[in-house]
Amino acid sequence: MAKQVSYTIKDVARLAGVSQATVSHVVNQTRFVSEETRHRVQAAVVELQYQPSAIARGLKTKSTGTIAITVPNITNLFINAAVRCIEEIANTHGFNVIICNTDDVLAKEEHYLEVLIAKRIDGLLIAPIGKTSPAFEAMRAMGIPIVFFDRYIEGSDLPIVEVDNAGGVYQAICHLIQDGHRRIGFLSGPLIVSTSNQRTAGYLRALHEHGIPVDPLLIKRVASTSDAGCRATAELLAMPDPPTAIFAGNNLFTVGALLAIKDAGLVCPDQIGVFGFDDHEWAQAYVPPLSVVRQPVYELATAAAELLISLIRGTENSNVHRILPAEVVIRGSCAPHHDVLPPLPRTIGERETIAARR
Amino acid sequence: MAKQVSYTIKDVARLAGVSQATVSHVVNQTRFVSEETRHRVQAAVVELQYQPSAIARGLKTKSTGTIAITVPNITNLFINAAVRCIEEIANTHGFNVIICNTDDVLAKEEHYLEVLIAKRIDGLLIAPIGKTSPAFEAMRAMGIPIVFFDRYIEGSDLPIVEVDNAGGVYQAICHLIQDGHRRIGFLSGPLIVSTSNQRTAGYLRALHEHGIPVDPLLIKRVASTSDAGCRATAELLAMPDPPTAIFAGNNLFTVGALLAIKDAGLVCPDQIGVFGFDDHEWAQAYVPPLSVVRQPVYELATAAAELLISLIRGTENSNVHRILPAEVVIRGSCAPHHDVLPPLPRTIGERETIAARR
DNA sequence: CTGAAAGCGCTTACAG
DNA sequence: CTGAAAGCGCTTACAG
Repeated sequence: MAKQVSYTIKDVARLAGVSQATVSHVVNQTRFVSEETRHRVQAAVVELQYQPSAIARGLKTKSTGTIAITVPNITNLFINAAVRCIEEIANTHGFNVIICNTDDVLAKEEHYLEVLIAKRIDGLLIAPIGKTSPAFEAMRAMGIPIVFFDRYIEGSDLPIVEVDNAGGVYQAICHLIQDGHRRIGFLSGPLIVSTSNQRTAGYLRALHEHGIPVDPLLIKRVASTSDAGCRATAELLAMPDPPTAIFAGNNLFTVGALLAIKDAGLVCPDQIGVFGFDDHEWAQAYVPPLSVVRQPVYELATAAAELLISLIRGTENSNVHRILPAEVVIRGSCAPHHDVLPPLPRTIGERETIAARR
Repeated sequence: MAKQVSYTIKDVARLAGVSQATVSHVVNQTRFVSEETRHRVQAAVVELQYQPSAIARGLKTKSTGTIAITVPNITNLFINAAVRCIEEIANTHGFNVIICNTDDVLAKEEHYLEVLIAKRIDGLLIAPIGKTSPAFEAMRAMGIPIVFFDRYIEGSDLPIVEVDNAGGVYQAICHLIQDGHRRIGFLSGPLIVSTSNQRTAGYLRALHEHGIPVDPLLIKRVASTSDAGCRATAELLAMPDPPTAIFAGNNLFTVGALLAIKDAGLVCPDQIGVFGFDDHEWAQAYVPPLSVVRQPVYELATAAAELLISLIRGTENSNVHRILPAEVVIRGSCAPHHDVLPPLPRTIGERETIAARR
């Protein structure tokens, strides 16, 4: 099967007996063409099954109609919901999206960035690992619009659309503390990732405000995969003085934790509380239904995609830093701990803080 | 911030005092260049931060280094696991992947195909809805390599990599029947989709072979979303003579069914059995762990991606039709029905059939 | 109302 | 060992 190329604008022009310019203009509806010649051109187009080349067009116009998004892993439920939404928005604005899974490894991220530069994408949505790189700086220098999605690189002066991670986790941990938990395991991703950093900060702040000493052994800092979350949870459960509840820093950790708990023969919430990060249908359908801090995925994705597109269109300037609120959803997976301590009376400072976040 | 273009090969050539051809050859390592001029060129490249344009290159070489995959919805756990795998393989072979969510609507699929033709992708992986279209035929006519992934279009003579859907469902339904279930609800996607068709066939065959009359009211044919699966399950549960078990035809239906069961205040498996399609960690972590027919996602994705790439490279011919086996995984969500009928003795015909599938 | 022609940024025979 | 030049398939001032 020989690679059968399609006809070009020149072929259409010849068949219709007009110039290439005229063909271009009828195809793109970019200047008036008399009805008669227009019809001739259209006939030639269908006869030859003319398929205009976006790549030739792109070389001339310097735009490719494609954007890219780099994400840690499309298998993450939060990420794929977001990508789904971004793809839809991009599509309605005439953009395709190239998807790049970095697995949170810097070399992969940089390699993708190089390729994307060569491909001359119109814009980039990036959930970065957290460090800049020559390719990243090159992209900036070329003036390709970039927006940080969900995560950001410290010190890069670029638009950001993110979530109040610290606030969300803070509220969740406060809830667990109110329920009598004192030893709370915390599953976190690498600190180089801004979200992991922020979530950890929320955890620490809640503990400090309640005067609960932090036990470093309760904080597991591992790669953001369910396997790692499972192993880390197993280690927590095997401690001589194990936690009575576990906060899982993302949905991958949450399944991992649940798996480890099942392996250990424990039942949630009677023997161990679980609080997840990220809401989704499996969390709701779980038995018991999972308490969770919910990110506004669609708002986040929509805001980021629309911002990028308006940047590409030159419609908006780039001094945007949006922080969307996270919401705590209390369900059945984190009932009060058995040997329940008397609930701490809320301090005045804490009450104010919580009120301020609403 | 003015759109600051990058330098071109011409600039580099001038700075290095050589021809464009030489620059091209050192950048691409495509012919010998003396050490001295090579160094001069390399110095010019870094000084100007030269970023070769893949789109100009593509215009000349007629290849873009990008493939596309159209899928119903990247939010589906089976799909995103597959896409993840495909993206990884494509990447190691130097291809980027454009992702297209069709939502199983023909107009979206066709629109994407048109755009992808214009973009001159090097190849297409398609999980088609099930009908051909002018754009699809145009793509074929242009000789762009296409492979059907997971689903196919009836009558299109193109390579296919799919799963033995009918066989998998058949085994699952047989298992439920052995466990005493006689009224088995079946959640299916639209019949235009080849996999829905095959899975329904497996269900029907199992019933027929056991002499169980099929009640059409037990078969729900709805869009492949968790919402639709939830509603359909609610309807099944509200029947005067409701099913004692439900087979969910994909992972979206499975969560949907679980949600409806929870809404109805029923507990699985004591009051209703659930058998899912697609295996994943949430199915394993669920309480009870879900019985499921497992698709070999990675094998499927790998086979499809590698086939497409070898087609692009002209390495392989296109008469491939691979059918990978599906596997039944029995866990806790489909215990024997309460008012248990005596297990049917297996018929000889059935024994043979099952043996033949191994 | 339409056309001739330059040019986008590369690659690649062809030539020496 | 390297260069001059054509050409990939479009768009778009410029001109009439």
